Amino acid sequence: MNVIRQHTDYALRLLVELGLAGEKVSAKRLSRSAKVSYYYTAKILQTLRGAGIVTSTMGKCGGFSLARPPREVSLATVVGAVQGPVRLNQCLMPVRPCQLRDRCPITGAMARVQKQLDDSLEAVTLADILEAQQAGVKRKHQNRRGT
Amino acid sequence: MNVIRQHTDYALRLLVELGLAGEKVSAKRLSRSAKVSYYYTAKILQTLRGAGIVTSTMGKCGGFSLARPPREVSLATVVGAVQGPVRLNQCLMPVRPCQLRDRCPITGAMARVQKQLDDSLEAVTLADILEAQQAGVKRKHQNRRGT
DNA sequence: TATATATAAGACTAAAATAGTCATACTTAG
DNA sequence: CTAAGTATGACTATTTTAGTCTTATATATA
Repeated sequence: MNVIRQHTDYALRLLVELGLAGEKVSAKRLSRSAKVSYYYTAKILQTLRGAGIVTSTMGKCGGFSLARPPREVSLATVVGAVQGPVRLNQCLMPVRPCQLRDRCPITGAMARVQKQLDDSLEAVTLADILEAQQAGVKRKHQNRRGT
Repeated sequence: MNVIRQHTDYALRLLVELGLAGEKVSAKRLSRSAKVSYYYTAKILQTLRGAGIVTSTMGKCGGFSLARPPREVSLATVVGAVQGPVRLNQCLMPVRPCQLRDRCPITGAMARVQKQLDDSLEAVTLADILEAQQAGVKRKHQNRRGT
């Protein structure tokens, strides 16, 4: 089983493309460059807009762009927005916490792992991914020149 | 969505009960003390046995017990045995890794988070949970004496 | 040996989550 | 006014999850 769902993965791809473009891009163009179906792209972009991660302009020549600098968009933000917060187990869900929580010896250990996971997801930002992308492209070019 | 599924949570409860008992216990008794349906308990115990986490003896007076000391049973072990390894996203699945992996800028970040999650799950053992349980019981008794 | 009490193995079902499509309405540049 | 875009939500198929139940096998003991 995957912690990160398919559409969250798509969301990340779309955000990477948006970040690389650095300007307003239409859903259609995004769907092509990110290799995600147009309809699904449109849907995911709506979610991202609702979460304030991207902004949109309607009408002809409309499109989407990043609402904030890539450094301020963490993995935790995107995952939380698209598929909801990742909880280790039911007891740690904000709503309806386990009744036995106080007496349960497992909760403590879980909460610690949860904290570490949260921190890990918070630590990675879209900027990191974009930098990795650019480094990758650069390396590729160097390799080309090398051969 | 929860990373840890219901039956994995049950498995942990069952293992805690087994650890507390410190001796062979029947599935029926375990199902009662862990508050898990008998049938489901039996099924989960089979999985745990298959993974070598518990041992069983058949027939009348049969039952289950821990196959190893609690210190050697990590959260990662239990989770992996019951619900399969936790992967952050599809690309990181051992089988059928993403075709674009080499060129994908997201994979690197994911792999790092995955590593941290693995480490977190590996770090917690059944012994930790049992100790927490005993500490909890002790504190409760102290409170009782206090009042 | 008969029987009661266990585990072993897997078929089966219902409900929920996931992934994705599509139809329709609204907005705006030209 | 129309072409090119976003906005919204209904709808469906598939997969996963959770859980039950049936049947078979093993063994202690009366």
